[in-house]
Amino acid sequence: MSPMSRNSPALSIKSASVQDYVKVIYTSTEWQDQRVTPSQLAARLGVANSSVTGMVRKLVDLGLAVHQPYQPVELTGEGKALALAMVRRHRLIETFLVQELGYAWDEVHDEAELLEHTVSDTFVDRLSAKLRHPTRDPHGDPIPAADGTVRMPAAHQLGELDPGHTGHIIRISDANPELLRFLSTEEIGLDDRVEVIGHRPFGGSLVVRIGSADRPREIDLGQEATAALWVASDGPHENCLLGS
Amino acid sequence: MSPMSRNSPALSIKSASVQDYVKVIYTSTEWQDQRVTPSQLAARLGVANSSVTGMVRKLVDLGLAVHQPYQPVELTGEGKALALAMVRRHRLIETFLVQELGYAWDEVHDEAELLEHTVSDTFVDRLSAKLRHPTRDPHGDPIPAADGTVRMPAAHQLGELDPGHTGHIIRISDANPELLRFLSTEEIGLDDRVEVIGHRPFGGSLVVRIGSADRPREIDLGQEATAALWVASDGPHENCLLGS
DNA sequence: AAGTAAATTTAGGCATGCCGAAAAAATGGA
DNA sequence: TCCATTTTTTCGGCATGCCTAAATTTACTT
Ligand SMILES: [Mn+2]
Ligand SMILES: [Mn+2]
Ligand SMILES: [Mn+2]
Ligand SMILES: [Mn+2]
Repeated sequence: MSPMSRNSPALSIKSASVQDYVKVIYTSTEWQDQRVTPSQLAARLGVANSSVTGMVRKLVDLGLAVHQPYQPVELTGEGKALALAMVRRHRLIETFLVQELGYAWDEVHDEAELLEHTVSDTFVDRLSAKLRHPTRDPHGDPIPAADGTVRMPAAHQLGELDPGHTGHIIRISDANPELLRFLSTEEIGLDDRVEVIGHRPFGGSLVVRIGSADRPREIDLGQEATAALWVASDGPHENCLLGS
Repeated sequence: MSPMSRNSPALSIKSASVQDYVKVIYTSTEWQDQRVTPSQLAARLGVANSSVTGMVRKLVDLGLAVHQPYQPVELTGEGKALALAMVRRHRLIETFLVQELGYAWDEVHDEAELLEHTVSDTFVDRLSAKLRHPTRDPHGDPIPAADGTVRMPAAHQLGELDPGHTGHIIRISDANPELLRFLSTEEIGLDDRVEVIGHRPFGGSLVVRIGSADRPREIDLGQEATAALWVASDGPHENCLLGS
């Protein structure tokens, strides 16, 4: 009912669709630096390829993305700033849902996916303060600060590690809620200690030892699980990427 | 991204616009039983009259409203149920913003106006529980229960009362944020005791005594203020309306 | 009863964002 | 190099919900 701008100029004009596209472009290259193609965008957004073509043109017109025909899509500085603002909203809301409203970690994504477009900058600021300015969400994804600063922990997918490797789970992809529920029932969670034991033969599942020293368990994990679990290695600290 | 129904059938299909129209039709007759006309709807929704014509046809097609050409609009049972669900959402969210995020009572309306369409039934349920199932919002408007039950307090506009009348302010219309800010600076709030002293001559402002016995103040209030303040009379309890 | 003003509806149009089908371009293997 | 497959784009169309301008109906005055 009120036509006034509830949000910063960078956010206020953009539609929810624009916000989602930009956010997905950003998150697609957050943990691995493969540029994202239109068909990947279409898959992640649940729209047809032709819809992506049209919206990418719009993003370019808005100065949020750069794109050459038949090439991957990239964000401009402005686009990245918008993406970071959206990611911040999404992850703060997920954190709120878990910490304040008792949601399970597999229930928060869909709710946040809608709320992120609706809350005001004021809401986000006050929510962040109430939650004591958390720096990662329930799945271990980093929450950008209000000024767009992000600290990306150095981490590798569990499936990429060699036998003998030890570390801690510092991120679990929230792309698949079913996987999150599976991990819950297996009592696998953020910050758990993990050691790679070895592979079952012929490309089979990965055997890992999980849990603290007093109650370690050996568990077989399939390809999808080991790709979703990101591990920070023990030992000397690797350097961290500081995003703008 | 998820196409599943996050909400009850009564809510899930309806667009945010449909939800707003139905809610405004309901709230227009909440404190006074004048049926609402299309032009009143247009004014409250901030759209053109012709837009109302089109949407009212849609509401009728959806079975949410009944309407004869050139007549006021009324809700069906189904429409009222949807309206009550939306009013519940709106007022629970307003209460949350004030109690949990430290919003002032003049800041909550616009935020709630958008969030009400975005939160899930689950969110509403858990929010209500966290807030200890409040029965009225920061402005004194009743919050319908999850089953659609509402308890409307018996009250009259302050401007309608005769000199000598005493009571308590049990509702302050949140239609005008500026008025809410004015009342804040005058330290007039919900549940304040009030006594009508008299009218200034020639249709002037109303003189009232406001506040607790230890610190009563006499204040002049204009027409707009006295129309926004709803007073429950002292003395024998009047009967309350129980809505479905 | 007629005329005027207000409210309401109709008609035509626009913006957004989606779709499927078809065309065009890129890719990779033989 | 050429062909087949995949990816991307183009094209036409649809649904929603809004607008303005014009026509219609109603309400009010005289
Ligand atoms: Mn989203
Ligand atoms: Mn997450
Ligand atoms: Mn609304
Ligand atoms: Mn209110």
